[in-house]
Amino acid sequence: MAKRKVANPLAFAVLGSLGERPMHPYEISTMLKTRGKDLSIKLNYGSLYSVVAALEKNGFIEAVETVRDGNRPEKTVYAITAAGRDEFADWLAELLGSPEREFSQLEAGLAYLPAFSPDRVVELLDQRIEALAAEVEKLETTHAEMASHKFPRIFWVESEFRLALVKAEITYTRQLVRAIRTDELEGSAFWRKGFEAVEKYGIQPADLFKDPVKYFGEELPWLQEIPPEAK
Amino acid sequence: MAKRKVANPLAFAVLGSLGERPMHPYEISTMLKTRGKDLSIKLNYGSLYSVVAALEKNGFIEAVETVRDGNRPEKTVYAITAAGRDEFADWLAELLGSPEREFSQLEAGLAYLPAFSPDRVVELLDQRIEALAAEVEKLETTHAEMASHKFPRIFWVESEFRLALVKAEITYTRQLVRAIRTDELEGSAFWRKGFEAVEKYGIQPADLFKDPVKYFGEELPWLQEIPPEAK
DNA sequence: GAACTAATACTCGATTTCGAGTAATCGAGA
DNA sequence: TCTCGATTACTCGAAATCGAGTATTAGTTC
Repeated sequence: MAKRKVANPLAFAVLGSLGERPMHPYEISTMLKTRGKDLSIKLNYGSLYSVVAALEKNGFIEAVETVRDGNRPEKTVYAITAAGRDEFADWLAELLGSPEREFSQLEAGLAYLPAFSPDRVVELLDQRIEALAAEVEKLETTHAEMASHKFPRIFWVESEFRLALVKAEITYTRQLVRAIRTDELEGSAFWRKGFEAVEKYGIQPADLFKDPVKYFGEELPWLQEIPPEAK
Repeated sequence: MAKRKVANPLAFAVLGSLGERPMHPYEISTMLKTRGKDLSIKLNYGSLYSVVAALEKNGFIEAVETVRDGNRPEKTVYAITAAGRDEFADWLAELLGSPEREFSQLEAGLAYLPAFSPDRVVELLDQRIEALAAEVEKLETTHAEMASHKFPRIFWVESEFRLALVKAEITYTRQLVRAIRTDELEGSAFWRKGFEAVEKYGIQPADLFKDPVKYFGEELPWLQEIPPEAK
């Protein structure tokens, strides 16, 4: 899968929109908003115009007319080309068929959990759960509304998917909080002790492992087993 | 939450790494790799060096020495500053406590489902499910391995979380495929008809709604109810 | 009809991001 | 001891990203 010439997902939305009819960039942006697509695809004006320029440069779209309305800036209306339709189809197939590794911010945070005390982590994760729950509620309200208007699900599957992901995040986070609270998370006893040593007695994190028994006691046998830079 | 002066998650990892001990950039990169943090935080050499420079410019880290090994390029060793520790703590709190809206590529794809035929979509989603299942298996193997080495969960929660997300994606996608296959997804009958009209008879998508009864028949009452640019 | 607010329609350039490329050295095998 | 691939350690510039700012007009309210 050679790298896409214009890779911003907004470009994909532009191609999708122009697939319906020719439009000028700002019109595309309002259309995406009225259809709520801006909730699934990040819309930014700066990107919109540069992406349109890049699409034109690569022959995926072409200017079909420029209209001027009084003293307003002149609007360039673009249409999709045959190459553009191919690119869109290829792109959509890739988006649907080939998952691409994406990094969520929470993963980055979880990777550094031991930098905070277990109690602080629990506090923060609880806060996150609350915020996520609020989002779930908002999504569910919207969905109920659309369903009651008989607006077909096919037009909002992306929002359903989003809801599924947020719910999964809540479920995982709840479970993690519980595991930390009850100390059933393997390593959390160690975590508490190590954190205290660093925080209260000013030991450098890197020195903790030089004399594990001193800082952690002997109840943590795996500490002696694992190599310092274990997988 | 004012915008972060250096926003790349890699910068967060750099601060986290230098929190343990002073290092030079390449050393940070290998450490992230041996610990598997590069699986949760995107590591790219170009970004690494520019991010280190930006962190230094903003006083979050400082060069403590430069060593030269024979004819090799000279290595600059950096240490975290007090301001850097604050920034790291603040950042971690934000990552854990305040979910930020992230856009997954699949959402973009789902937003344009009707551009393909239902059959093609099912085919592609099945392909995606297979790829995701392979990832689940890999993750579970790794987890079993780490568990058998008694490597504490606290050091790989981020991978657990990743696994939870992938599983949720599979579950949702499976359900969606089923709904499309059985035509129980509201709108999918409409979808089939609209797609045929566009594909087989060359009607412009934008014209479909001008005479809905003609293209869709009368069994789809909601088509007459909803405004053309419905929410 | 004056004064605002909202909507329209972009522009700009400073920063970020990226990944391919480079160049030296190390180590293992033939 | 020679070779060759892996590892170390970065550099560079093209391209993308962003969001605040600008200028005009339409609509609304008093």
